[in-house]
Amino acid sequence: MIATAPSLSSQYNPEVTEAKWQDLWESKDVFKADPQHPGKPYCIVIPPPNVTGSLHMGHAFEAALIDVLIRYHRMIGDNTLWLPGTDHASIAVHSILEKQLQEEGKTRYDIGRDEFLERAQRWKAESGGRIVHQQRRLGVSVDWTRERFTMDEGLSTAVNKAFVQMHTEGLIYRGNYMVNWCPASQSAVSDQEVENKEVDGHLWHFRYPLSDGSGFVEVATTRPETMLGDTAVAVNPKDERYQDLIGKTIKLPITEREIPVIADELVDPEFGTGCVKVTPAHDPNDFAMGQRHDLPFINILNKDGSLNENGEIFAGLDRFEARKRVLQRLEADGCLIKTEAYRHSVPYSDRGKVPVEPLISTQWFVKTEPLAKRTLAFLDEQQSPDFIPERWTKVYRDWLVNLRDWCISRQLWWGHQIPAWYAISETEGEIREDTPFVVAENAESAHQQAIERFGPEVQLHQDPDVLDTWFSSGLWPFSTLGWPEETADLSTYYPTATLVTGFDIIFFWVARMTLMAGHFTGEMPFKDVYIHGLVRDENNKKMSKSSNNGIDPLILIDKYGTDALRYTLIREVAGAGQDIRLEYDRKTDESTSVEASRNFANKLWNASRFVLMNLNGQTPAQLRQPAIADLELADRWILSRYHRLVQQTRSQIDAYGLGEASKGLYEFIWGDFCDWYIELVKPRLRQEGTASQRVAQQTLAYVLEGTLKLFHPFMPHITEEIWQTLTQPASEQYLASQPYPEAAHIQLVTETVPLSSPVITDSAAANPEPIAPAAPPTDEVPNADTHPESPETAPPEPEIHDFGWRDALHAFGELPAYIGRFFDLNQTVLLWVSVFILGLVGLAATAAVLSTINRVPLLGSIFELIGLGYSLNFAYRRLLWYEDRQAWMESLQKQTAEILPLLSNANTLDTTAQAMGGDLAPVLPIVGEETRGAEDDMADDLTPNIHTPEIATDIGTKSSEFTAWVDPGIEEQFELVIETIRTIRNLRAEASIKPKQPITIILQSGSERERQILTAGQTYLQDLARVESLSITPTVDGEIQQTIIGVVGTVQVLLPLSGLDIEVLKTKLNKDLKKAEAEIRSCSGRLNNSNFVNQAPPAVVQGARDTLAEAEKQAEILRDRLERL
RNA sequence: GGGCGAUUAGCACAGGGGUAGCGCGCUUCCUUCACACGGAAGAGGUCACUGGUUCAAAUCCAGUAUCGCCCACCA
Repeated sequence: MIATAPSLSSQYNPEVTEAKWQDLWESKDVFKADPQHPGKPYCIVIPPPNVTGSLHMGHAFEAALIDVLIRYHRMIGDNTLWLPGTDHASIAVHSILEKQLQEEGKTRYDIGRDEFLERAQRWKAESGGRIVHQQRRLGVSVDWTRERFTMDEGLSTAVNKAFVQMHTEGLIYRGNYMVNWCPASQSAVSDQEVENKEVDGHLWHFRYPLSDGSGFVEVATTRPETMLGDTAVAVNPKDERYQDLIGKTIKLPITEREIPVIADELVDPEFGTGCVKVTPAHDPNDFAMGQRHDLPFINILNKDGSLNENGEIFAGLDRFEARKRVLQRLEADGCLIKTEAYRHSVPYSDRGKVPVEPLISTQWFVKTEPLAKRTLAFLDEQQSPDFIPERWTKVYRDWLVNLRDWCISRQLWWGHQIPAWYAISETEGEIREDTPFVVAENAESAHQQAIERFGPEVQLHQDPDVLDTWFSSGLWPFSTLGWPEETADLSTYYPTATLVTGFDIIFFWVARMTLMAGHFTGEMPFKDVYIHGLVRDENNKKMSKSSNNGIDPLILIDKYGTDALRYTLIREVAGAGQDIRLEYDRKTDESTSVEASRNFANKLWNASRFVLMNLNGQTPAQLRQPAIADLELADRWILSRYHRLVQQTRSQIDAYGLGEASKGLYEFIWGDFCDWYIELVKPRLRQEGTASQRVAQQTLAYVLEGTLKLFHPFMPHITEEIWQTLTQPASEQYLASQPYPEAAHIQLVTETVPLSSPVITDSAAANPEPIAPAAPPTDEVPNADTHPESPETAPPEPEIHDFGWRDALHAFGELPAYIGRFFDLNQTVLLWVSVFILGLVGLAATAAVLSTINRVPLLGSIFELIGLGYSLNFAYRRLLWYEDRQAWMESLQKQTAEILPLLSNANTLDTTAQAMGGDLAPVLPIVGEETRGAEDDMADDLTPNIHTPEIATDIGTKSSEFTAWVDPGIEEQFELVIETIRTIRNLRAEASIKPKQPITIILQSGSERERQILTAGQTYLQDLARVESLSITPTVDGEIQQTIIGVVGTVQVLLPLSGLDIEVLKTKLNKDLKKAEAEIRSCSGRLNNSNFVNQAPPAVVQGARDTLAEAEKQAEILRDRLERL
């Protein structure tokens, strides 16, 4: 029954562990989606990486973010799919291949289209393989069986289908317009592929002579070579200076061509001379003017950027060489007036890295306006998609509003060849602008159409150009799920849940998808768009291929492990999607921040090792959950912290606060669990066979298992490894598919309560007065292991307990303590009971009054009216609206929370100690089944109702169930214990007492409550601060000369010592005093301000009063001590 | 030209009305039976600046400065 003692090695080895689970998860289809799977569909399609080489840190970052979301949603029971894949990246891969060819001294035309595409396929296979390998090493929980590539058969079908449909609908057209021409790749590129760069250039001023010889006009330009294509000079029609020029002609230098002076609004009279040269074929503005004024369009450029025959004597020269020569010539001709230094922006091709040329050519375009209109309607009317952070909505919207038609044809070979076939037999065997064409989903269908239109002899030639990569990417969210077929995947997982991507491709990709999806599927392709920042390098530069500062994630994975790298990236992304910086030493390939995460992983590993070593080989299921009644103060504290963490983690992930969630887990695991709870239970774990040991084991196991689940999405491999070892699942089970801890399920089972399960520790037993000695250990171990089923799925029935006379006596003796604990634990219930009882009393009294009143004529009716009015008003103000109800309940709960712990504490420790003759253990037993036998009618009525859903419903929110376990009172009490331990340790350090040396401590507090808390936590103080002799006392009698003191709350911590240096003591006291006095100044300053007292919320004012009182008390203690020295 | 973000400890960053935090680094102590990839105790900040709102501002508002990023057809 008890599993063999599992063990873990003393240092976590990520390499072996990660590979093991990656293989198992995949081979066991843990991440394989099934449309039939129950649960809400939750699908993320991967932003497909380009097959341009390998993944960089930005991809790792994005993958980590998505994987957290996906794993979380899988664990909360959603029907989850993460669909992987890659993008063919038409122009990027094309450029790479051309570069390779260039190195071989060839061009693509030398090898031909087929061989070029073969090379491309080889490249894709290689790069795609590398990427998939990297993704596997990252441990992404994708469904590999659904992997897609933008050029695979299904997606190509989708592309053709989309193209044909849009063409039929008039949303795709072919035409001769000005496009951005990239001379490097010799292709058109879209507006998005153009990057404007500020460059230091020149502004050259020329004079153009008027044809009639009556003078000159002065024009200025940054691109003199374009003057060869000038077909007009323009002025503003309202410009007084040039009215007489309009309509005249000019003799263009060099070409001697006669061109008109035209008037156009576009000209800014303020800029330069107010005269502009117009080159309609090489400037977007001039193009517009050319159309308006019906000017000739003279193209002076070849596709490679050299000048064509229209460049006259400069024909054949490169555009930049031509610029120099034109300038020389103009200067020689006396036309150059001046040269100014001028900073201006020049459009560069994103891929080609050379200035683009505005050029007129025949291309395919998507008419964006109707698409954008529809998409905008989704945004404005349905707030869809929902951007996180919200500020990106505006960026996205503005772009949609100012959208221009999208040029989708590229003069490249790698990509989806445009499904248009030209009837070249109609135009002498060549493709011309006027060649008729058919658009079809495949060659066969094209041929049929063509025969119908042009007869059986028609000769067809498919458009050699390919489509913009983003055309196919725009279909990605639905084409990958099977569109245009109506597949089960499509109907289940579409629209997808969340798109996770960087802000840099909102225009490129996000908007294209919403445009396409709106049109083809009638809905937005994702509900949320989670925009993350970019990964920057150690010099705060964006990591990119071109800057050559990318870091291969595998280097850091090899060094620190995937979990560490992922965790580093995630925890950096707190808040609103800022860029993240990754510390990295390029010389040593080390990263201090990833190292910190590695250390954290190791910490979790070792904490788990510790827990495993102390469970006597039992699994959490075998141990079962601890019974409430058996919990000690530390157990209740960690359980409260844990349940708080559950709630917090879930709500943070739900709100995309992944960084916050990861930090919260870090603090809990390292701080609460390792630094405190484990240290606190160590002594108990050594008490073989005791109830206290068992409860510690149960709590450790319960909290560790829950924490592993909570943490799994962030560090999947290490948590899976530990979880498997911890739970020893018999059948094939994976943490990756376990249910995520839930606030609603976190009730502990109320079971039989053995009436005494006190703890004894060596130090406690050895304690001198005035500490109450611990009771002898119980001879009974509770919760015998009789329920093998998982407590989470099947809460065990309460055990039948043999209720003997000894128990009865004992129970009677402890009754006051039980009542106290009862109050403490059942605040909510109690509150309602109180309200109810008060209500009854009130009713009875009211009834009496009313019956009296009713005897007086009329008075009864008036009071009835008043009462009705007040009730209605109350109901309206407090109960009608959810928010109000919530607020009212919260305030009630808060007040109760403030009052009840005080009540309960007054009833627990000291009182009980008196009642029992000082025989009190630091255990906090609470009411259980047996209490009924102890003549407690109230408990009889109420115990079965503890934390039942009815009560939760009454309160109106699930969290009431949850708040029953998250116990602010316990946490606050424990805080005092922790602070006292810190203070004692601090005193040790101040006095240079060796850590091993036991000491005597006197804790003095005038507050009974503080003394109670400290008494309850006395063993903790002794264990964790190495206190051999501890006294807790209301007053310090007599004079203790040689004492070093500290203050926490209003507790005076005294450490008697001999041979102390008075000066050292004084320094310390003065330091503490200064702090206290500063606090006093701050608080009293505020409290003396009547505005503060009157206007600040009562809680804040009270807080200030409390702080002031505490600080004054501290100062008093400190001054007193100083005086005595 | 328009817009967005940032400015907090030596470094890198959280926090967003109630008097400031994590990590790395630093100082001192500790190899105690989970972990030295560790433990304990510390030091260190006029929250860029100037005004305003408020009982109260690192936090909200306005402006300034510096840095960064988008968008835009001014030759």
